[in-house]
Amino acid sequence: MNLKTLAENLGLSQTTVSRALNGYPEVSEATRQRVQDAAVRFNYRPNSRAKGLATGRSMVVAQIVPGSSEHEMVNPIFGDFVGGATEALARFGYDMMITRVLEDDQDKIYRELHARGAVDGVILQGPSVEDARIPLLNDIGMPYIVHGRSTGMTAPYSWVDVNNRRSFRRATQFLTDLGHRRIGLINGLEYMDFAHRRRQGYCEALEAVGVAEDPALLCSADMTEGYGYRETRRMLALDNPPTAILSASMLSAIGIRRAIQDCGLVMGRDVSVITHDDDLSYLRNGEDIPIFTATRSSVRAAGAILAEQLISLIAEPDHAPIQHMLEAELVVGASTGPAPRRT
Amino acid sequence: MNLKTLAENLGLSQTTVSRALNGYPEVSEATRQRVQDAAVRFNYRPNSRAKGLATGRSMVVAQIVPGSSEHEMVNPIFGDFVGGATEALARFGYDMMITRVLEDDQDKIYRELHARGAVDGVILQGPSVEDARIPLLNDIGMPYIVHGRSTGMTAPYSWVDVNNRRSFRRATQFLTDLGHRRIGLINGLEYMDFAHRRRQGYCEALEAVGVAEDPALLCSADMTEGYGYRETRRMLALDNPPTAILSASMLSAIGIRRAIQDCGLVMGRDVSVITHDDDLSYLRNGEDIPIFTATRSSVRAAGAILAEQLISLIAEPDHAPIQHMLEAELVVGASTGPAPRRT
DNA sequence: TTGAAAGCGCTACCAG
DNA sequence: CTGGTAGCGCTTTCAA
Repeated sequence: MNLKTLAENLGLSQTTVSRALNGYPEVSEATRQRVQDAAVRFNYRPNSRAKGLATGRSMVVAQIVPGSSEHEMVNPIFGDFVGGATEALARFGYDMMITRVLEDDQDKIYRELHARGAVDGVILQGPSVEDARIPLLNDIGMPYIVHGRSTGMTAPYSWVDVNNRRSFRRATQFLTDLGHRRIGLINGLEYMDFAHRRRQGYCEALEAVGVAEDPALLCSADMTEGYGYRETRRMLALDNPPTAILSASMLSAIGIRRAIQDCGLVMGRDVSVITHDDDLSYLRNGEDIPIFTATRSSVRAAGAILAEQLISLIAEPDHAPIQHMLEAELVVGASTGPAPRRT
Repeated sequence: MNLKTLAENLGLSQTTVSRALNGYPEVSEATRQRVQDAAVRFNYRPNSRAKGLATGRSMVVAQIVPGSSEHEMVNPIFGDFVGGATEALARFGYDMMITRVLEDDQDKIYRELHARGAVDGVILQGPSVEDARIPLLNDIGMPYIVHGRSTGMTAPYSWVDVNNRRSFRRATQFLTDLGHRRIGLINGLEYMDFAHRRRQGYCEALEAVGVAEDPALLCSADMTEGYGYRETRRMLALDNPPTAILSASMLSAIGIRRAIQDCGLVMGRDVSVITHDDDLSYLRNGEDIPIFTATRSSVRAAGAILAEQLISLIAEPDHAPIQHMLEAELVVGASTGPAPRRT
């Protein structure tokens, strides 16, 4: 069923039917009612492509996920983010498209996406420090919003980010307040902006108590379970091992927990661990480990916020750049946490 | 830059330019070369919507993710699956769209997706036992492929699935061979087909050694970390606790590990655990816990397989239903595993 | 308040 | 081998 046959069935012109369906005011209420009823009855849906061709808009937003041959990893919270964004977009009539772009042909793909008119705007994931995609998108002139920021970027750009630096400063400070001085940081890849900022926050907090950073307590890589495991074992085998560990992800935290256990130590007694975590409910009672809440629901919410901001950028082409900071929650268990066992 | 202006620039008709670009044989090589060069020079890309309108195909495949208000969870491997599918689709010129559909308005959304002509086919995620979406899609007549199967479905349908029943039968048998008789199953929601099949496999293996299933050792829910934790603690507090636990997910496995630790027990000595897991590299040496490999790379591969199968269904409308079974690997650590401590 | 008609950018049929 | 032209299904002037 298309507009034409619907109009014929109603004995009206395509114009009138189109207007009635799209809420134009110059249609009589009686006609509109009649048209809407018929549309429902015939299960009519306007063809997206035809509509897009006529209006010049695709009503599609792409989510661009960087990928390289070395770092195939997809963040496990990706699904939650997409879920939140998809729902928000759907409320405004937008569809969501996923594009995975390999590092080498970024330029090509972005320009193509725009030239093809396939999307009205994009969400940029996983920005690196001085991310080249930002000036590229500015150049192309396609609406976009960055999930995260890009240190060193001079050009203005729109972003929504979690305050990673502050989060890690607070988490580290939480540990130094308890007396910890040997604190390990199992960080993500530090060319990624979020990891870069986390490290900054960590270093600031150490500096505040006059502790110099120790390279042996720092590491940076793809945040896998095995990575968390290996680095934790390595650190715990040091002559002067850490009394606390800061983990950058849920996944590496699994490895950290196993490593601690395999060393015959008890987490929360021998080694404090602060990590991003999800389901807090079972940790609230008598648990002495503070956790960052990068919960599924907060990630979903972030997805929705980005989607909404992007839509406003699409609607108003010369909207001022959006800068939206989200604060992560630091949840601390009931007990105060352990004193460091070794100093 | 559109076809018209490109053609004008070349002093050719749109027809010829279109043919040259789309590889039609009736164009002279010289012309084709000239056209292709110009296309590159002007950075010309055909408009997706116009092309779609003209050809009647959208070159878009949707991935439909079920969601309900109760079960907001998105599987953490979702991102990997999407990554694999997206790349495979891109090789064939398809884009990937994500649609999250809430339970109540499934019918509406699927019909709309089809009527709008927004997509050429869909990938169905998370089928339940007797999933109503399958007959619906058959009825609508849209090409689709199910990731998983649907027990009780009489109508023929295309699917790609992991052999969950066999995997869990083998895993359980692995434990019974070691002498375990009290084996807990921390399962996903059993209206989901994969969880249903896993339970079947588990029960079959128990039956083979004459053990009746004990409701106290079975549970079924959304596979969160907290769920794994709570159920493990509950089971370990039984008068006759399990000596081994089978976990259905990476996430719940985290909770299981913590619970075992919190009970003052050692995993792999006091309690054996078999779980789906990701990064095996650090578990291979001296590890006494067998694991299923639902690795990131195998999930990516599955995504690619589904995408390719769907494309062949789209290309050949009356292709026979596809039935493609994937076997999960069972990796066993170097040591043979513990004997049960309590029987 | 309604309708006719001209596109949107492309493909594909039919002539030449 | 090349070109004219009629759509694909919709929106959007411009007239009535």
